[in-house]
Amino acid sequence: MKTVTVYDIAREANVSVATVSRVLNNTAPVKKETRERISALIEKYQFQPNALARSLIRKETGMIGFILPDITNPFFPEVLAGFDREARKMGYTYFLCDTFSTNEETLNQYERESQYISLLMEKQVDGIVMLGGRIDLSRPDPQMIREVEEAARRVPFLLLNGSLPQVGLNRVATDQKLGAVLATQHLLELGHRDIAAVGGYSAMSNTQQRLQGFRSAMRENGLQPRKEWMLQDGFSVEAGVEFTSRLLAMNPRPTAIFCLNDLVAIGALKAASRAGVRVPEELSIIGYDDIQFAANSIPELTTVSLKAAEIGRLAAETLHRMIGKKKVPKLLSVLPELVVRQSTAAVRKGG
Amino acid sequence: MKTVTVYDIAREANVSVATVSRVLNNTAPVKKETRERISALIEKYQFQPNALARSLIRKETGMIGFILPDITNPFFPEVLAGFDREARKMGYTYFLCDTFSTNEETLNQYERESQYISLLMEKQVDGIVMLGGRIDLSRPDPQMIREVEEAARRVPFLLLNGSLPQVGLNRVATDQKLGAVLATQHLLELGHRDIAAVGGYSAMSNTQQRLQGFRSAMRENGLQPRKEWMLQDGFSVEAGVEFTSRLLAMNPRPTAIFCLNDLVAIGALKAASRAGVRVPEELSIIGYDDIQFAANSIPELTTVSLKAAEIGRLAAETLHRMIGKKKVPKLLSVLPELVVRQSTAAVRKGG
DNA sequence: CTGAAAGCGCTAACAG
DNA sequence: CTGTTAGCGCTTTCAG
Repeated sequence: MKTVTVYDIAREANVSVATVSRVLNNTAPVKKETRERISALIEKYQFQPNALARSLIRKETGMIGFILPDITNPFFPEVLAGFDREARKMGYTYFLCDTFSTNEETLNQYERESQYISLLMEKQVDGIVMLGGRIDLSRPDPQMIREVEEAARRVPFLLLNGSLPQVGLNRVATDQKLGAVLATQHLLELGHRDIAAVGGYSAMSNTQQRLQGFRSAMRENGLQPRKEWMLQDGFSVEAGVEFTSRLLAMNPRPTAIFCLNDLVAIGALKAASRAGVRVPEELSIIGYDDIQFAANSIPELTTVSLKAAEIGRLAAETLHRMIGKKKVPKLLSVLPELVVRQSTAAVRKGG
Repeated sequence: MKTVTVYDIAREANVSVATVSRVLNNTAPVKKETRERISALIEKYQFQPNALARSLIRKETGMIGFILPDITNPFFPEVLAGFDREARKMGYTYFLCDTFSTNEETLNQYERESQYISLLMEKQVDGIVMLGGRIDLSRPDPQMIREVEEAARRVPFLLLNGSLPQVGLNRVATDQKLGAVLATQHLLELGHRDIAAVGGYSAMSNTQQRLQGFRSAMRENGLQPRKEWMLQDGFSVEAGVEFTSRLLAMNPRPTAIFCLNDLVAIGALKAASRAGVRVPEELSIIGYDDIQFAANSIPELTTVSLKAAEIGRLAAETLHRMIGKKKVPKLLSVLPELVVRQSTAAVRKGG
């Protein structure tokens, strides 16, 4: 199956390749008759111009790299979808680069990020957006920073919900601290005083920011968070189960739990159910992220929406502007939003 | 920022571009000293060969197109992850092509599929894997079939959990009918006789196959499915809520519900909870797919695993073989598996 | 309105 | 072990 090229079309149409190129790209006027002859041949052979050759000369590929930590974590498909809907409108196609790493693999997550950044540049993507991994670390390795800096010098590079210290990279992000304040205030308004905060990783900046928000909201209400109710280092359902089980075994125990993400909150729901503790009657649980499933648990999860889809959409829009060398703000901030559902309720008197 | 090329390296190293290419690709022996000189320059300039140029001549890009219907549907990230882990091992990068379409968009899902297929071929992908959309239709438009046939003639093309009538395309798929048989038998073994089957779309072949499995398992036990308990045309949580609410209002009502996917089952759980019907004591619910969340609902969902990740993994493996022009079976069949958790129980006597 | 010709950046014979 | 030389398939001046 010989692949047909502009030359084949040109020859059969008795024109030069330049003319074929012109009708292909509508880049210069072509006599109607000639144009139709060429179009007919294109149709006849189902001719599709080779995008590689085209990109090689045009120096733009219409391809973007999207780096994220784990597509099976329900938060990420949501931002990806937001990004997708917007990016495709503008004619971009994107490489999905999942940096998830199992223990059996030779490369860890950060090494894979490095690998992908480099790979994407070789593929000549028009831009890169990155999410998670090293940009969530509060103190990433200098080498990790340098790599991204380097890359950003060569190609538009956008960080989503994360940042790299000391580096003025473009980013779009939700205000993580504010989200935590919202969650905590909600609990406070329901009369809770004994509030635990579980989940997250102490080495991650998102966790630190959320915890900051929690503490500051507590303090503003004259409350001092209890150390033994602050259980960190886990973002999974299993971790949520574990943290909550521990909490429920304590004396005194909290009347409300602020979970640093929805997965942990789902684990909390599970642990409460196992322990025979009713939610929200005996225990209020609030999550963070507002993943799709938060609306489907029983009871439905009260949570803070990080506006995942909006972050994604903005990312596509912003990256597009960067690619077009238009001016964009260094930081585009998105406001989180409290979503009240069923897992929180007023504290019981004399509980 | 002038981009550095093999020529720049060659000039500064006092060698020809061919030699640079040789050390780049390790494609022929190069004197140690020369090699080191070149490597040093590559390092110095952070030189990265342009993959477009390379692919243009090599006629292979290491790029794959992955077409799926909706990344926010939790089933798909799971097959994608399986695919991802395997594909990256083999050095592939892939374009994610989500064909989800809102009503506001000009193109519908099938048109978007067409667009992507064409786009991917222009980008010169080494292969395409497709999931959902037209290949799930029991009677797709002839034009839709022809397009895929055409594409498959030009590039390795693999269908996942679906097929196109009258066309011998390569596929890897789970046995959908068997999965339904497994689910139904499980319910039957628990003593259920009054079983409803809800969810799915009657125009989709996966639905037809699942329903076939259900009916055949029922009939083998001398049972006749009740028409009024077969509620179709919906694969969402909301649909599950709706179907189940209707079922619970009937008299007589079923003692068990076979949900054609987990999302519908989650809706069923919700509807039961709202109606004050306890699961599994008063009502058994079984799902289908085994998405991640099935293990996290309360009660945890009994379901049939479609082996999503395994499908994805096999897809990568198979497509790779096809790209390498190795022999592959037309159909690679994966066996579904019953996953018993908490949402099913023996039928109550005299219920 | 159209053609000739010069590349884009790289690889791959083919010589040496 | 290394250099020369054609291209890969397309776009884009520059003439006409």
